[in-house]
Amino acid sequence: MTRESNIPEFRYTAAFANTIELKWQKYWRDNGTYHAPNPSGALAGDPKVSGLPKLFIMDMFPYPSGTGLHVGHPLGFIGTDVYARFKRMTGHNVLHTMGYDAFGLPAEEHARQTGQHPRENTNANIANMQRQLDRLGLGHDERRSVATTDLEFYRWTQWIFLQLFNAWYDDELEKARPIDELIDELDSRARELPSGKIWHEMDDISRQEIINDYRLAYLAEAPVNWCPALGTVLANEEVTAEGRSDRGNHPVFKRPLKQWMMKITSYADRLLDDLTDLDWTDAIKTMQRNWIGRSEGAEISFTVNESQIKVFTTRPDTLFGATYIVLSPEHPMVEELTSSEWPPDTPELWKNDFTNPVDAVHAYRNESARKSDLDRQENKEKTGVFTGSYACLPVNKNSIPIFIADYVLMGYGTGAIMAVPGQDERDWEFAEVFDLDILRTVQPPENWEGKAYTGDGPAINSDFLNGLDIEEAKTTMIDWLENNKSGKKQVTYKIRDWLFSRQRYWGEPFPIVYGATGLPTALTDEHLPVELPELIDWAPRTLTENSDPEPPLGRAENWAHIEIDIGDGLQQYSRELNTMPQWAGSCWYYLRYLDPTNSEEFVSEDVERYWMSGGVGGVDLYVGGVEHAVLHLLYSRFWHKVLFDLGHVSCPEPFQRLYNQGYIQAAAYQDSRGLYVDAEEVVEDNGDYFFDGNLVTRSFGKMGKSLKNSVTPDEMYDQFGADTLRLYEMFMGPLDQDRPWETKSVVGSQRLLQRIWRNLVNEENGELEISEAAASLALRRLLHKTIQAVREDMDNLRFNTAIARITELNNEITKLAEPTPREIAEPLVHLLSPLAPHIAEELWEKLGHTESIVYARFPVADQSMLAVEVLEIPIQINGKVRSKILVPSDISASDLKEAALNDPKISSEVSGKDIRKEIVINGKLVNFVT
RNA sequence: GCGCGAGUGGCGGAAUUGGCAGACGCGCAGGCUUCAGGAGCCUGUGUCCUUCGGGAUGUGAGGGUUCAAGUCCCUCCUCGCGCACCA
Repeated sequence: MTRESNIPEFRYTAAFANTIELKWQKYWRDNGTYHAPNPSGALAGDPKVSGLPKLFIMDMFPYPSGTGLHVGHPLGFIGTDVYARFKRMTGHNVLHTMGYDAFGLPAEEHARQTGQHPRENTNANIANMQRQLDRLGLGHDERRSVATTDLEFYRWTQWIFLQLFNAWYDDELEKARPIDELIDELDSRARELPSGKIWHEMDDISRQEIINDYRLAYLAEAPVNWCPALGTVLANEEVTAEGRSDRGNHPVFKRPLKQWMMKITSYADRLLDDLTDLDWTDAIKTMQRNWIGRSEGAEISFTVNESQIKVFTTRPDTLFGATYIVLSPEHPMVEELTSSEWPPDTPELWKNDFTNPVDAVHAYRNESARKSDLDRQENKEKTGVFTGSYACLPVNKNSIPIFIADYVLMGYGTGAIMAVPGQDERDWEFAEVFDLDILRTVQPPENWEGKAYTGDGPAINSDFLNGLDIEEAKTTMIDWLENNKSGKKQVTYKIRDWLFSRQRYWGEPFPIVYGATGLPTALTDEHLPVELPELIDWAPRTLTENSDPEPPLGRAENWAHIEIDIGDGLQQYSRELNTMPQWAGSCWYYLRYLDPTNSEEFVSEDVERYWMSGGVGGVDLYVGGVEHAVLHLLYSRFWHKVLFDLGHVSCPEPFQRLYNQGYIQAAAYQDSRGLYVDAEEVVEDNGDYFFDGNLVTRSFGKMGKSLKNSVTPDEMYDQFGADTLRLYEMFMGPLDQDRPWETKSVVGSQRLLQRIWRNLVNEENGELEISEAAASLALRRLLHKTIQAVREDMDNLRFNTAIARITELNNEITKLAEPTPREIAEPLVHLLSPLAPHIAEELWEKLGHTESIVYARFPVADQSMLAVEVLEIPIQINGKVRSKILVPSDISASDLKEAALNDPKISSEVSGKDIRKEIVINGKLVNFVT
C-alpha cells in the first residue's frame, strides 16, 4: 500500500506518467505530428520536409489476435519507433506506420471457435490492438494505416494477382513480360512452341490452354498438401518437416488436386542471386538459399530395354563408379521395370524373401507408402528391393542392377539416382547392406581410412577422366554426355511453385471467372474489387483424408454465378470459389503504406520512386521476427520482382535492411503434475519456487496463454507508464537477442525517469528548477562524450548501451549541489526523447519551448570537448597493473616512460630488477617486463 | 549428422584493429528519512585471503601464440536456432 500523502505531488509516478502521456498523445494526434509528407498526391505536404533525405522504416505487420498484446509483442515496434524518432531529429523525412494482417486461417479459426463473424471479430481485435499500441506513444503516421481486409486494400491485392495472371516469364530475357506480348509473338510466328505443336493449327480453346500454362498464376493438377482438419490445402512452406500443418499441427496428406499455383520457381535464380546485395543476416540468407536449394549437375539417361531412365546427379564425374541405379518407390517407371521373374543368379539378399520381383516390389511400395515422412526420417537404415532389371551405363555399356529404395525421394531431381558408393555415403551404406560392387573413381588421400570419399582428388578407374580433378572431370563428362546424347548439364531446385489457393472464407476472392469453356478468365480492372459475399454459414467443414476440399464461397449461390461483360458481351459465368492465402496481403502492404488513399493506382509512380529509392531494396529498415525467414520474405520478394519486371515499382527488392528482433521470454512454472500454474502467483524462497505452498519447477518460454506467464502492456501502463515500459524493453539487452522478462526489474527504468525529472523539476511544486549558469568543464566534457556515444548507439540500434550512457550522465547531474545547468538539461532531454518521448515533451515544454521536441535537432558532440587534457594511464609490471598515473594527453612516449618509472610504487617494484622489455603504448598503457 | 549463433558476478547485460574485465540496471547488504515500507536518498557489492596498506584469483573446459587474450589459433563440452537420406 502506498500512502499518497508522503509522495510529493509532482513526483514522476505511474499516475503522473499516465497523465502526461495521454496529454502528449492527444497533442500529437491533433497536430498530425508524425505525418510524413509525400512528394505529390493526396498526402503531399511541406516540400521542405519531402525534400529531406527519406527513410522508410517498417515493422512486420501483426495479425490482430483476439487475446491482445503481451509485453513481448511491441519489442520490435518500440525499437523501430526509437530509431525513427532519432532519425527525425537528424533531418530525415521518416515514414513509419503500422497495419494489420487480418485475413487468414488464424482469424477464421478463432471466429469458428467463438461463433462470431470473422469480420466483426477482426475489427474488434484491430480496435483493441490499436488502443494498446497507441498507448505506447508510437510515432506512426496514422493516415497510412491499412488492414488487408479493407475492401480498398484487397481490391489492389486482386489487381496484383491479375498482373501475375496476365504475365509470363521469358527465360531468355530472364524477366516477366505481359502475356499479350507472348500471344503476339506466337501469332506473328516470331516464337514457336517448345512442344513442337503449331500455334496456327490449333483451335482457340487449345491456344488458351497453352497460354494459361505460361501464366505466372496458373491452375494445375498437382500433388498438394491437403489438411482436412483445417479444411484447406496448404503451401509447402506451411507444412512442417514432420508432415503436419504449421498452424495447428494437424495431419497433412499429399493429394492430387487442381489448384492455383504461382510460378515462383521461374524466379529461383534471381531470388538467390539478389540476396547478395541485401543487408540481411547470414542466418536468414542461408535459410532462403536452403529453401531454394539450387544444385548444379547433369541429367544422365540410362537405357533399359527400349526405355530410358533419367537420373539427376551433382557428380557426373563419378559416372564410371556407378554400380547400380535406385528409383524412388513412387517413380512412375517402377511398374514397367519390374520383371516377372528373378533373373538367374540373383542374390537371395536382393529378393526380400519374395519368389518374384512383382510381389517383392509390390510389397515394398506398400510398406513405404504406409511410412510417414517422420518414419522415413527417423529410420535411416537402408532398405530396398531389386526390380529384376538392369540398366546400361552409357560410358562403358556395363550392365548395372536397378533397385527401388525409399532413401531416394520422388520430390527431388528426377526421383531416380545413379548410385556411386565410392563417393557417396548413403550409396556406400546401401551397397554394404545389399553386397553391391564399390568402385572408387576419385583417389582418396594416402592415409584415408573412411568409407565413401567425397573430397577432391584425381579421377581414377574412369577412362578419359583419369587424373582430372573433380571440377575438370565434371565439365569433361558433361561434354561427353552432350556429344553422345546421353545427358546434359542440368540445374535443379528444391523450391516448388507456390500453392496459392485456400478453401477458406476469410481471404481475398480471386478476380477470376469461368465461362462456357470452363477455362479461367480474368476479370478486367473495372470489375474490381470482387467483394467477399456475406455468408451466414462461412465455417469450413471438418473433413476426412479422402474427402474433397469444399470452398465455403460455394454456399453463396447468388454470388457464385454472375452475368457480366468482360469483353465478349454479356455472358453467364461462375466465379472462382477459392480464396487467397494469408500471405497475399503481406506480400505488398508496404507499397500501400506509401499511397494508401490512391483510388486510381495501387501506388503512384512518383510516390513509389521517392520512398523506395536508395538501394536495391526500397525499405530502409525492416524489423520483425525470424519466423518469417522463408515464408513471407520469400513470397514478397517474388511479388516485388514481378512488379519490378512489369514496370510497376522502381527497385528489384523490397527490403534493403532486415533486422530480426529477439523474443521476450518469461519464466513459466509447472507443478508436480506438469501443469502450468499462474506465474504471477509464484513466490521465490531461497532459490526454490512455490505456488500455493507447493514446490514448482521453473522454465523459460515464449509468453502466452498456454504457459500462463503473460504480462500485458496494460498492466505496465498502470504500474509504471508507457515511457518506463519503452525504456525497460530497450534496456533489457541488444534488440536482436532473446531476453527473459522480469517485472521486478522494470522499476529501474522508472527510477531513471524519476531522477531525470527530479533533476529538472521541483517535485513539490512542479516548477522547472534549473540554473542558467555555466556548467563545469568536467560536466560539459561528460555531456559531449555522452552525446557522441548515444548518437553512435542509436545509429546502430544499440539502445541498451545508449540508455546506460544517459544514466551515467544523469548520475553525475544528481551529484551536483546546485540545480542542473540549462546547457546540460536541454541536450539531456534531447538524448532521452526518442526513448521516452512523453516525458521528454513535458520537460521540453517546461524548459520554455513551444514547439514539439519531435523535430528538434539531435545534439552533435563538440569535438573539442571530446579531447581530454589529462589521461590516467595504467602501469603494468609483467602484464599486471601495479599503479596508475595521471599524465598530460599530449605527452611523448619517452616522457610517459619516465613518468611511469618515477612513480614511487613502480620504482620500488622495479628497483634492483633488470627491465628486459618496455612496452609503451602512448595514451593507453605502459608495461615493464622484468 | 551438417550449417549458423552463443557461453562473462545471484540475475539482465557492458567491454573487439588484443591494452585497467564486470559499464549501466535488477537483486542483495548497511545507513539516512519515516509511525511504517513493496516509496525516496546515500554507501557498498565477482570470488578467496587480509595485519584493511593490499594480495591472490577470475570471462564454459583444456592447450597454444603474445610483453599483454573475454577478444586471436587448436582440441573439447554445453545450450539455442536452422536444415536434415536434396543425389
